[in-house]
Amino acid sequence: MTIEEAKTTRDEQRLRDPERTKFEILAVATQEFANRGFAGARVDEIAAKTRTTKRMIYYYFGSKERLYVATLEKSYEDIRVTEQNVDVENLDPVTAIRLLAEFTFDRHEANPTFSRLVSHENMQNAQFVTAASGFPGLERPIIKMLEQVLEHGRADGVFHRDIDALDVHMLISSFCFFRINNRYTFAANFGRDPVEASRRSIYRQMIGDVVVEYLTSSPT
Amino acid sequence: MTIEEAKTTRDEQRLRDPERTKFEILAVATQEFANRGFAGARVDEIAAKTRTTKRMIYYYFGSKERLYVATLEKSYEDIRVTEQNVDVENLDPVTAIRLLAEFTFDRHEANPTFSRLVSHENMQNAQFVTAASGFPGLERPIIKMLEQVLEHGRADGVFHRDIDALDVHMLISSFCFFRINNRYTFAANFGRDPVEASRRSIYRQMIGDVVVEYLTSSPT
DNA sequence: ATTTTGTTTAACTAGTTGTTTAATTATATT
DNA sequence: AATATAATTAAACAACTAGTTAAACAAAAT
Repeated sequence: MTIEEAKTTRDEQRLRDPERTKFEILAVATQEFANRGFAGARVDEIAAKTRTTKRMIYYYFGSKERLYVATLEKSYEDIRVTEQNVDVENLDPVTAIRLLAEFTFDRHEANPTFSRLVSHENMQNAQFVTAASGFPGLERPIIKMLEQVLEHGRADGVFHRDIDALDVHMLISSFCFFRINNRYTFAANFGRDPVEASRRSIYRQMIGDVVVEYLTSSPT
Repeated sequence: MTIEEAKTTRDEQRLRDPERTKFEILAVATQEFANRGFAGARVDEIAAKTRTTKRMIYYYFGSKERLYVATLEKSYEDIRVTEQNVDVENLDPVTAIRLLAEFTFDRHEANPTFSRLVSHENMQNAQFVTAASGFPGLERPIIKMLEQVLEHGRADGVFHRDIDALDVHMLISSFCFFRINNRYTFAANFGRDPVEASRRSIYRQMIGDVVVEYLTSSPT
């Protein structure tokens, strides 16, 4: 169910639809929190952008803070599910690591909202991500897959760097994240929008090349 | 003059010191805007953390917005000045590019405040960086130096990638920026704080290796 | 028919917050 | 020393905010 579906299906069959109501609140809240942060978002504004009322937010989520945590948890869960659909089992390590880099690249481009939520969390020292549970971390499929590919590549003698999955993930994510999240200042400062469609394939290949060359080269 | 100096020198010699007052307001405002963003920062709070009063902010800066733009301009100017002290003129390209990567790495670690300001600007679509002038972009020394080193490296036949200074800068900055700015969620998610002192040299060398291996390798 | 669950309307209440008015005092100028 | 200018302080304003809840009502479920 998308937000649009949720909005249009209203009133056609059921006057009441708690699942739909909850879903729409969560979807709108995610956008608002991603754009303005926890403190900057307004419960009034979130309610106004749904087909329900402010009272419903409190009926289902209890408080602004609990709504915020719910959007974080939902967003993390969505990422986890997306990652679960990737399969690099039967690929050679070099092809596999490039595919994982490109997957992360695409994921960032397809879901800037998540990156914005994460960015806001960091601006407030990740106080809610740290406090609440329910965030997949080390259990994330991407980490597991990176671990397997790295092990495979080292066993095959094609990867020579002493680096683990978390640091490879940081290398890949940092590039993808920066391109999306810092596009505005980068464009303002340097006159080049890194998210411009015509440059997309350049950067997609670039992060793949960067990771492959780094892992396959030898430490001096 | 540091903030501490500005605070302690008060009242010892001069009861009035417009330069000191302006400086302290700007320094405190930079911290507040970096931590809370333009909308999140409070003029009251900024004033409370200085030795002056709220009225002085309006006396010298006119409005919250003009104060914010002043902090942005000052921060960008500080970066420019820092970059001016780097010299890679007489180094071979590989050594030079590694040194530039490490310089950027160190700069991010030494000045997290600037990265936070930039991050907040991006969360609001860089509306103030875009609107105001006075931000060095393409004129930044780091870009000029990268251009020279890349040209030199290609002339020498050691760099084989078709990539310009802006994209190399993005590759380097993204890693350094992410490590600092996303440390909180990264630590919360994966149990590893990338800014932990003991790992510093690993990452510092890593970004150098990444850039060198990428530039010196050949496109397939 | 009755209970439970979902929804709407509206109010509250305590506080916020950028900005300005006006008075005061230190320093510079003549 | 007298005057003018620049720096500083204290206090108020005024419109608005914003998360939360009370109370009543209506649709589904039992």
